Amino acid sequence: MAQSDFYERVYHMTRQIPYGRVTSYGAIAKAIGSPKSARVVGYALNASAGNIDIPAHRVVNRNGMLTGKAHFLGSQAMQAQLEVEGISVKNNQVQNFQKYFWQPPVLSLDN
DNA sequence: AAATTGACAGCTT
DNA sequence: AAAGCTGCCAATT
Repeated sequence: MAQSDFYERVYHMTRQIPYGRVTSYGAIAKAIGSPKSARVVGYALNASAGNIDIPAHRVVNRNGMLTGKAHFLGSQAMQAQLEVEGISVKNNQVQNFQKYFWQPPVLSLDN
């Protein structure tokens, strides 16, 4: 059992991010039904640090900046991983962020 | 139980 | 336009 359903939703949504794409905390928060919980999304991902099953490196802030970079195991792990996936990172910022941005599907609570 | 913190985002000055 | 302040929600101390 995970910490809470909220965390589970964040992890689940993060796992859905396709290879070579990125998204934002706010987008995930909105997708799980709490658009104001962007901070909590980051908090959840922080707790998931070290979980290779969760591509947290594909999650950045709305500016496309690697704000969570410092929280990874390696100081350059996040940027390196993104570049491996074909995403250009310059000065802790994703280039062509809008182009690589992946809009997470809104969870159907009614379903 | 109350106060502080935090991988954000939006509004105000 | 750029910098600062406030709001939000769950977790931690």
